[in-house]
Amino acid sequence: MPKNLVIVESPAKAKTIEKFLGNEYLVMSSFGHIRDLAEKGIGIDFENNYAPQYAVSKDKKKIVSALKKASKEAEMVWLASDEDREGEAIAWHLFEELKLKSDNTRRIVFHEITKDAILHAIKTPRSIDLNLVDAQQARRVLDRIVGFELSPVLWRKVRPSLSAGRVQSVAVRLIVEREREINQFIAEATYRISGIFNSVDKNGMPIELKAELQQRFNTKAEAQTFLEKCKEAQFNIDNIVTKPAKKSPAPPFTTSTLQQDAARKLGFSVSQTMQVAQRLYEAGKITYMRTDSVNLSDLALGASKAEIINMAGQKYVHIRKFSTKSKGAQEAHEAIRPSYMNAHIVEGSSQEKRLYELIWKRTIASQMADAELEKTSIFIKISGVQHQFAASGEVIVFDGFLKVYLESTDDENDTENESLLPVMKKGEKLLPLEIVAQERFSQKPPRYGEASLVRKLEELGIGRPSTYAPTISTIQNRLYVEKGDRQPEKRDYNVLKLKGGKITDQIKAENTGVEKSKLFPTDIGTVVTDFLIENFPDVLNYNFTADVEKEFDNIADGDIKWTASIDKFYKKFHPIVEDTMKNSQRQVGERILGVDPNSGRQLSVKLGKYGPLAQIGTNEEEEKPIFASLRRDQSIENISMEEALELFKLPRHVGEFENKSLTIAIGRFGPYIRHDGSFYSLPKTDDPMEVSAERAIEIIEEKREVEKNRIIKTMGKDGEIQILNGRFGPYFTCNKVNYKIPKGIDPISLTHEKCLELIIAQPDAGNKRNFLEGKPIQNRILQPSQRRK
DNA sequence: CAGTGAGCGAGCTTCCGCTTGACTT
Repeated sequence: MPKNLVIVESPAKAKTIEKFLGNEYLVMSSFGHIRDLAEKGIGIDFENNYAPQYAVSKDKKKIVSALKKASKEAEMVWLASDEDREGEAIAWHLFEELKLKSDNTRRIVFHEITKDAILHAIKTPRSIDLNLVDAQQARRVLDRIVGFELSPVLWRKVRPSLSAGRVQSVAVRLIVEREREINQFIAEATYRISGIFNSVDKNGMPIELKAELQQRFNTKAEAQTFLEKCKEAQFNIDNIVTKPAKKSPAPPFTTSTLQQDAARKLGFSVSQTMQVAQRLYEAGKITYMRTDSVNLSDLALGASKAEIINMAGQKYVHIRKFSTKSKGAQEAHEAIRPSYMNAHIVEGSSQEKRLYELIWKRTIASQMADAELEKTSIFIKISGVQHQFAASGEVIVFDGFLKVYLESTDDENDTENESLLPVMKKGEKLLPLEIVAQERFSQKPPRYGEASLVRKLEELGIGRPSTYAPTISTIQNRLYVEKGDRQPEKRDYNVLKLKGGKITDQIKAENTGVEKSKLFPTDIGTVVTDFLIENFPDVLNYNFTADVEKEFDNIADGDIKWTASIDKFYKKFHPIVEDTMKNSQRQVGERILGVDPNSGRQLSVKLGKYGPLAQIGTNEEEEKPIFASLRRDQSIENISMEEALELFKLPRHVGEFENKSLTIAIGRFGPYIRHDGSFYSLPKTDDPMEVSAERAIEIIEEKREVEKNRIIKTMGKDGEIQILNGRFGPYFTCNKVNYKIPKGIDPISLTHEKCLELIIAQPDAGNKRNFLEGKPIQNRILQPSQRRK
């Protein structure tokens, strides 16, 4: 039995370290935290100075008993969890839960997983930093109090099963407020002037120069006046300026920057990125993927340098030490980088290959020389006019890191490629081929996507690398926000063109506002956010986390007691919870749109039990109100009176058929016809507002025809086997499970025995596949009533 | 598969951060 037991957090890390330490050491993993506040109830003893009630988590019982056993047998136990607040707490929880003794327990830390670093750590042990542990306890208790006191307020005032928390509620707030900014945004138009100029080079060959006026005009009249002046003007090159410029590589990846770059370059969702990275990490291909550090180990720097020299030569090397800028970073790990810099590619799924390549390039580039550019600007003066045209171009003198990697940005407008300019000289005369004044509109703020929301949260110091992906999932699972696309809108713009001495005036159309896979707030998200901001502005404040982090730092420094800090917060917070519970109204987000012109009754929209609805009349009136659900693409915040009235035009009675009424309505699965207790979907090509009785009957008869042909054959003693015609061709069913009929077998020829054979041959029939290339399907979103069975 | 929207009130839901699997639907 080895004399030493080393406990780390991650099993992959344990495996690597064991190799370095030899057979005197047994390395085990705690799999993160081993215990937490009790799951039932709040888990804090308020009567007893906020004493936390810890319990070993259900899924950690086994590992804790294994660790207990191993620690009893070991002569020395080394607690090697990460060197940050959470890691220190893990060490302390292990110490407490495993009932370790101070004289044969040591706390060690290392930032990089190399033999030297680990041996050095073992030579320089310390004891558990109880102040840091207390800072973690404060963090944990605060989050529990906020989450478990706010959520029940929402259950009572909005709807059951909702949640609120220090991180998620602020994340939703960002989305809600961005949506409002977009709604309130008014595009401003300016006129941008561009020109194409002709000249000849020294060989007499024609050259063309594109330039833009350095001034934009606010009105069409100004643009017109300018073009008029250009009619008679002379154009000469006033100046040519050439300046060297530099571009530097981005720092190596952290969790957040990896998520952003993978989203932009590979189209990965935040959780997809983390799953693929996890597989690369477990296979030993990359370092740990949950990190806020941009630091690279000396080992990695050396390997990068060797690789760059080998690949491109010494002059491409520029070793850099990056420092972390993000708030609240704890830097327990390295940046995300390849384990072996000489491996340019890896084996694995295509997702793994692509993500690895991204990580490799970014890491290598971060240690490469700056790119050197030469920027040239040509200024063109216009006789009789003050403004100048300018053309700019860029030449790469030395590619440097651009040889392998260019960081992309979220800014989609930055598409104009600057390129090489023709060789020209000062004073040269230019002939304008055409000068165009084009109306341009200011852009709406962009909606957040998953990755850009993570970036914003990181910027605000909210959340940690291990929680970015789960937070993004939570706010979607709670239906506070949803991912969606925005269809482009047509917009007209004005173009004035001066060509051949004449000015033409045209209206052109462009598509604008198209967005893909962005986060939109739902009505619930909006109602919850408004309610929380009104009653708990402190917690919803963007600085709340940053402020409490300062407090935690003070605890870690030993300047204040953690219980005093929590007490200060709780004494202020809890009375507001009680007051809100007692005094505030149920929140339905009601908005009164006006008066229904037909009935003269009030028209309003609000959140109902089953989602947003429009309502004609009020509950106080004697006559009951009429209700209609909002469509999925409509929201309480935005819907107009006209759109709301439109909703009441369905269900539509269109006539009779076989003495039964024909009704057209829109249900969960789209528009349908209802007749005699049966439902018939409307094809997409039919407009539910237009469908006539004749058309409805046609659709009903079509479906009856299909139904008639559905059953090919019935077998079995109770008819339990049926051969049917389905959407994808013939199949058969037995006890509600569907089975395929192999190609080449005529369905009519199938016998009872043959079917039983086929059933045995398809043991997986009826089981839905859950994994698509390693990606779990989205959690099914259940209605609150369905959530428990 | 395919609307519902009143009121009563059982018993349920919920946080953030650390880490990986999972009894196959």
